[in-house]
Amino acid sequence: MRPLFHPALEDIKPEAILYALSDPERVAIYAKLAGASGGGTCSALADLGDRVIPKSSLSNHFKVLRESGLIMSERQGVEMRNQTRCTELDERFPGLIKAILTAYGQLPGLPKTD
Amino acid sequence: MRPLFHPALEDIKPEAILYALSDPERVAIYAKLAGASGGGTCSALADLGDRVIPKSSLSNHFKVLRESGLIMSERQGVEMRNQTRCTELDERFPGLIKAILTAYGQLPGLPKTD
DNA sequence: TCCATAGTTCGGAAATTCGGAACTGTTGAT
DNA sequence: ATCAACAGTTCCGAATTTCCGAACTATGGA
Repeated sequence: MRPLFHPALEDIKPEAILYALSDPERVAIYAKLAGASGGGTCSALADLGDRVIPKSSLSNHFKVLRESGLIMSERQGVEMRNQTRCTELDERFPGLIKAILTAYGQLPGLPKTD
Repeated sequence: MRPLFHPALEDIKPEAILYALSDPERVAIYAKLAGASGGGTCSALADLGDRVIPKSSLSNHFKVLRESGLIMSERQGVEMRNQTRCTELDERFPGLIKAILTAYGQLPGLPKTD
């Protein structure tokens, strides 16, 4: 398994963030992760209620989130701990993540985030 | 030519907005439009400085922006007047557009927007 | 009517996405 | 040490999407 890539804060691109969060499934995953206390594992986040995301798709979603700079993933034993980089990110792009999650939160079917 | 589709305010989806603005070319177009006083025409916005967007690609960019709810297009004689729907949009998704344009604006090479 | 201009639509090559199946790496049991 | 179970990744082919040149459409002016 290749080492996981995480962009440095200054290398994070807005287009990558927006692209990553233009998929409601990824937003749902990210929002759950933002709400979770410990680091969320992949499989714990696979169940969207109306649909269970296939493993390979999930893995890809996490990759997109990770490489865009939205999350930090770290192997811990057999599972993967994921956490948001929202504090850092808010420093780089003030208000961006909050505005996006709020926008999605106004729609039914997604966890409220405000 | 088919009539142009514009979503009603309440039908505008955050994923469509994010997707539309996850392309730096579209952001550049949108930002110029937001800065323009009158309605900007397509061809007036094709020149990105380092690259001129082909007509068909431009047309498609405008379609994406329009159908996501970001802009309003209206035929006026031979040309097309485009204007942002940012006031409306800010009502629906408070702070979203501003945060996005600000995020892009912090990078070199794109017009500052704040 | 005929031409020029602004933009749209068509079509096909290239790139991207999706997800099942196979694989890798880690832990715990025998 | 070997094996099995499990979490997640990688591979790869099918389906979808993107990109853009060429052809087309709509409008206005000569």
